[in-house]
Amino acid sequence: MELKEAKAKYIQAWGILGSSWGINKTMGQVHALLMISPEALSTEDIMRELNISRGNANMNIRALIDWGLIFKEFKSGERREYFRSEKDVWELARTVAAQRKQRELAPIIRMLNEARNVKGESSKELDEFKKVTKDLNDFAGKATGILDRFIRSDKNWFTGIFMRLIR
Amino acid sequence: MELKEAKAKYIQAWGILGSSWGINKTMGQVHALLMISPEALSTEDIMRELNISRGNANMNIRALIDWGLIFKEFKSGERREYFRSEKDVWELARTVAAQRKQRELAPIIRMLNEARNVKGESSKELDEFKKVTKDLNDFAGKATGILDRFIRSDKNWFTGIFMRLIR
DNA sequence: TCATACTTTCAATACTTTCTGAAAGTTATT
DNA sequence: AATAACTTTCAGAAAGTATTGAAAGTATGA
Repeated sequence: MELKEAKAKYIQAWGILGSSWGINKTMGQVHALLMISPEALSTEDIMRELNISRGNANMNIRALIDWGLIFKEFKSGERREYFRSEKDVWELARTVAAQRKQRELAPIIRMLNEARNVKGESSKELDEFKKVTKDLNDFAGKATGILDRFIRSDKNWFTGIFMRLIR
Repeated sequence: MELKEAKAKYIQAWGILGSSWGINKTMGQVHALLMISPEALSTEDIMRELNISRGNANMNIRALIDWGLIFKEFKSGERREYFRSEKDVWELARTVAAQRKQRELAPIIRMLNEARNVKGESSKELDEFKKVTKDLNDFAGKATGILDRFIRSDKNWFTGIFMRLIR
């Protein structure tokens, strides 16, 4: 396979992966493009490579910066802005986990917790509700605990403890 | 809070959570409804409780069965089909993990692996590409390893090893 | 201050997904 | 075989999301 072909494949795959996980296709593609590029790229470069409009490119670049996945870079003597991505996959995973936790998981878990605060005399329905929601909360508590630890951790924790897990 | 209100809140939260993770809102809501119901429910029941059309109810019930998250149940003397959900959160998480791995992760990882099979003489671009895709694959390998272990595991593994992780 | 080189915004449009309701299909019962 | 009780399908409506391209905005420097 040629580099050009391989790149295209990689960018496409990243786009699909993104769209099935709530990040949109273009955003995934822009990110992939920057991941595999040794140089920082400008908006123009991105537009050209991915065949997308200026508005679209701009929007998704902003969003990626917002997520903390890519960074602006200035080249001296140049007016144009360039963008570069974080290349450490470990760092990337931590950033995404932290963001999603903040944006999506936390508010929902709060909501589920509130729902548990239900009053009334015991009945089959109430008991079932309490049981299910309690289980769910315990689980969510454990899961977010792991997630937190993951977010705060360093590379070593992963390769250390997790490697033991998968052996 | 009253049970009715708490239920509504719970169902809504599950719907939102679903829609931000690639499962649609109604599907999440149907699932939530069945989770907290002590009795199996019929299509009619679900339509009424969630205010959705017959077609929509049917579609999402099928999809949930397909995912292995809910089951048909027959009541003797009744013609109508009833549905019940898996209530063990642990089991639920494992089922979802297994499904998503099969449906989404596996094909993409295959695709990314293929992209790594690139030929050509060494250049800055090629080197960068190889480096990034290698890192990514290592990471994906570890992650799917953990996922596999999780899918195959029993409750004990989680409460045992994972509890140690979060302490 | 003006021209230039860019970046950002936004209304219109295209595209995708979800939902509805009616019609068609299926199975059990008389 | 006819009816009744239910389930499934499907075409079109509605809702939601992404994309474009042009216009507006901003900074640079002659």
